[in-house]
Amino acid sequence: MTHDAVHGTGVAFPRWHRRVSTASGPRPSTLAQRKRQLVATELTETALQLFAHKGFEAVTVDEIATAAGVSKRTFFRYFASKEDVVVQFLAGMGADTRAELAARPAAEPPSAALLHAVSVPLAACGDHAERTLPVVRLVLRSPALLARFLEHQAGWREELAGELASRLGRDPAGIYPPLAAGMALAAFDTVLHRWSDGAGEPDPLALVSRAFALLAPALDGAGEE
Amino acid sequence: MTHDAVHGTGVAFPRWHRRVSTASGPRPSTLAQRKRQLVATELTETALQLFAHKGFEAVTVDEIATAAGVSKRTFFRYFASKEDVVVQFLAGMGADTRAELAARPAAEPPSAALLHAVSVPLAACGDHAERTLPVVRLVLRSPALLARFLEHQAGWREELAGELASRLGRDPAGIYPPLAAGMALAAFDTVLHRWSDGAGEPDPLALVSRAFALLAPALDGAGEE
DNA sequence: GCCCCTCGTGTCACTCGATGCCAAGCATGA
DNA sequence: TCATGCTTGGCATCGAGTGACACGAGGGGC
Repeated sequence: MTHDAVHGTGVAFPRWHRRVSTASGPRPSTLAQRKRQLVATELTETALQLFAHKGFEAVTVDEIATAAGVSKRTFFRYFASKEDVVVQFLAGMGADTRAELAARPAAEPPSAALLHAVSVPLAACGDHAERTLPVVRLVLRSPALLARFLEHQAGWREELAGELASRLGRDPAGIYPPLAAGMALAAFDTVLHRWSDGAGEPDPLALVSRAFALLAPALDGAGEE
Repeated sequence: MTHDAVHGTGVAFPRWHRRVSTASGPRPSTLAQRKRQLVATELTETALQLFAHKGFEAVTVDEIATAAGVSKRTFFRYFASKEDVVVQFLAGMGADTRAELAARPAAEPPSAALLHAVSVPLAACGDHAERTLPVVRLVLRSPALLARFLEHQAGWREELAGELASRLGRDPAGIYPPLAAGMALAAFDTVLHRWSDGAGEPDPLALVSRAFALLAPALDGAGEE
């Protein structure tokens, strides 16, 4: 090990990236780690600024690295790909959603639990709209970024499905868990789109609440399969 | 005027915007187009064979092109990217789904219409499992292919949402259309996963039917927003 | 104080996906 | 036969991503 790319350094956007702290324990915050974090945030800031200014495709990795004061090779020691600079920004949303779902009371019906779970990252978006909105717009518009983002989401769906299955004592290989997770993520996506496109609707929480009002009968109504 | 501009100039968008639907009989148009089709299928066959044998990442475009008897440059005249060789294989599914949705009787409730729409590509998968199953497995396992596939699906969702909106006379900017489309695609994805993973379940139609039984109350129950 | 070991970084070189440009081949139509 | 248009191949180039290696700084042990 001790190889490249353990891109675990939560790159500090909003606070929403909370380490679950189950396995790795407390963060020692070594000097080396702090330096690492510094470079990572510098790279991220620089990249986002350039992307916002020139578009994602038009910016080269060399450009980002040079502007941030490091070499291209070093860039790839922090991020697995050019897309990762942006997508890692949103990467915490999946973990947060799953953690929140795990934290919801077991008696809660799936629709309510999933609504609360999905609301966590959306609330963060709404609260830090100045910073998140440009990033979300960037991701949803650039094909390459969208592809990577959706790929991440596929992982979230599996995690949410597993969490749901264990929550409800259902067969993880059944249809309901991944389907319910997919519905929740569909709502998430829809809200994200409307929020990013929308000039009018400022509150993603209200949107997602309406979305789950539609989904609820399907999420809660299913007895067995 | 009326020189032989018969038809050839009409198309001419990106060259690779062409249906490769294997289901219906090959509709020959021009000799040139037929030759094109020949090269395209040759490239696709070769690529799929190599991918199945060595994995997607391990095969280079040069390899595919050489094995198919053309140059690398020509490969990119037929496919926009390496992923496209595989994804175009499945590209027709989105169009078929949307077409079927448009063809369903207007009086049909959304759940039934969407079920039938989504069943079209799934039935094709089930019928030609020998050919489609390896491709589907390849796509769902290779990260790069999955990302592209999901990107395509995002486009399908928009189309389905538009179709739904006009079907039901709803506001296309509302929440219901994209959400319903997302639910249908979630069912589609879930079924595709189960079908590709499954050693036991041979019938995707039965699976998707069960999935829509779960979704129906949400798809049909919503009165207004 | 010095040595050594580790780690992060920069440089170089390379693979591979993807694109632009230009010349050659081959068809069709006048 | 010549001109036109389309397809192709070869070449050059860019950019993403990776491996190998050497350099320098910091830390620990003597």
